[in-house]
Parts: sequence; C-alpha cells; structure tokens
Amino acid sequence: MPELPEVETVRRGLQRELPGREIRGAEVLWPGSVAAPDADQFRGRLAGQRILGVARRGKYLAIRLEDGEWLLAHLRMTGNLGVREAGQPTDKFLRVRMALDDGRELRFTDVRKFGRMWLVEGEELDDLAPLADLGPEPLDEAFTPARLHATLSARDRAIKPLLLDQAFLAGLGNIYADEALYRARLHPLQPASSLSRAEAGRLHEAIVAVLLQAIDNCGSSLENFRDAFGNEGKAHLHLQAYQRTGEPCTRCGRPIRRLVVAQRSTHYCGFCQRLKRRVGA
DNA sequence: ATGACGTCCTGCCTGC
DNA sequence: TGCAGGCAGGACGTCA
Repeated sequence: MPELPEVETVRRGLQRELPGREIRGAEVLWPGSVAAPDADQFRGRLAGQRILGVARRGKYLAIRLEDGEWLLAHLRMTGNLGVREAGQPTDKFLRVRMALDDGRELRFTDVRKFGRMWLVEGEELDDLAPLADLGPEPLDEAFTPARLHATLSARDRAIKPLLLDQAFLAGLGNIYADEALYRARLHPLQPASSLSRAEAGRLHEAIVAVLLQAIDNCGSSLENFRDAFGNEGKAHLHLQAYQRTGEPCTRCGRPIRRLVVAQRSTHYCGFCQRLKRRVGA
C-alpha cells in the first residue's frame, strides 16, 4: 500500500512529466473518488489549468495548478496516479482521467475505491484543509531525534499505533512502521513515553533509514503499487519484518512473529524487540 | 487522550 | 469446480 516512499516515487515520476502541461479536461468515472468539490465543479475547474509542479506532504500528492489551486490525491490502499498515452487501453478500475495537452492522460485508478482526490485553494501546502492536521515530515530537517523524544515522552500510548497516527508523524503506514521498529529493536507495544533518549534516537535513525532505502528502491510493490509509469518498485524485496511471519529474523535467526496491534497486522522479532519495563522518570 | 469498532471496497485466499 | 466467508487495510466517525 502506498506509504511515504511509494507516494514519493509517484511524485518524482509525475514531476518529470507534468510541469508545463495543460489539463484539457477531466472525466470522473467514479464520483466517490472525488472528495471535494462535487464532480461537476471538479471537471469545470480543472479544465484549462496548467500544471506548475508536483509536491508531497505525508502520503498526499499535491499538484500545483497555475491559478492557485491544488489537485490533491491520497492513494490509500490501491490508488494509482500515472501518465499514459490517451489511446492506451484503460482497465476497469479507472476512476478519474484528465486529458493533457500533449496527447497523454493523467489517470487515477483504484481497485478498492478508498483513494480520494481534492481540488482546493491555498498558497502553501500547510494551508490546505486535508493536510492541516498532519504531523512533521520524517525526512524534514525539523524532524530531529530530540523532537521525536520530546513528543514521544508526552504520549501515553503504544509506539506502533502512534507511528501510524498521521497527526503524530506524516507518511508511515503499516509496512514502514514495522520495519522502523524492527530496525530500532523496539517492541510495537512499548509505551511511547517509556522510550529513553537513546531509544528515541534509534527510532529516529530507523525511520529515516527505512524510508530513504525504500525511496531508493522505488517503493514496495506488495499489493499492486506501481509508479507513475506502471513500473513496480523493489523495496519489498528488502523488507525484514513486514509479512515475514515465521521466517527467520535477519539478526538472530528466530522466527518473526505476528501480533495484532490497533487492528493492524504487526510483525516483529520477539527476541530482538523485547518489551522493556518502563524506566523510571 | 486512548482504544475499540464499524464503514468504505474488492481481490484473493482458504475451506468445504 | 464453485461458492461462501474471511481477510487486508488508511482514514474517519462514533462510542465508551
């Protein structure tokens, strides 16, 4: 499922192709895929707009349009945003298509219909309503070990659901939360406020490393993820915890365990990621 | 503040 | 072979 590395992979692809292109028109095949405005306004306001660039905030793609609007997309589970020749055959999961002025199309496909697009006005990314409550960007300079430790200390919650909370940190999903905890050797149920400075530092390093490595590998194609051109990523070939239940831990050889935490499948090594007793304040 | 659960969806896998 | 049922899961709403 598209998390930060997958969305960043799509962003990079779109950023190579879209700036300078004009959207000639849009067709909404599944109205539910457009969160706001309604499908008619969505079509009308997109037509004739030139694309300036493609940004990302958390798991959101943000396409900057010439007249001050943004086209936002969240891929959720199975969404895909890509560029195709207009004549290329479409599949039955095509939800929104936008004709470009060079004979190509920007296509939003989505098997499970969880993905959403928005057309919103605003100067800065952080002004946009759907993005207002997002936590820090993990690859931003403002996300530091000290800041992570400080925010962890204030939360009385298990670390794994907190990592999945987009208001706490933007961009992690189930795959990379498990991978980061595995790399940091932290138990998914460890209370956030119990992490020492050193453990928070390890977690910070792990989050950044796991995300950068996945971006380098163009994302994980576990479900049906494809980049902006329909290509698979390779990051899933390097996963060490996620969906490796029963397979040996790459550190100690013991089998990876599976646990349900906050209604999410959670994969970890019971030996390398032991639950620690809370250290005194 | 936190967690549990339902909702949205459909392909895929399992079991009979 | 075919079908029923369960599962997966990001975000959000509701409820305790």
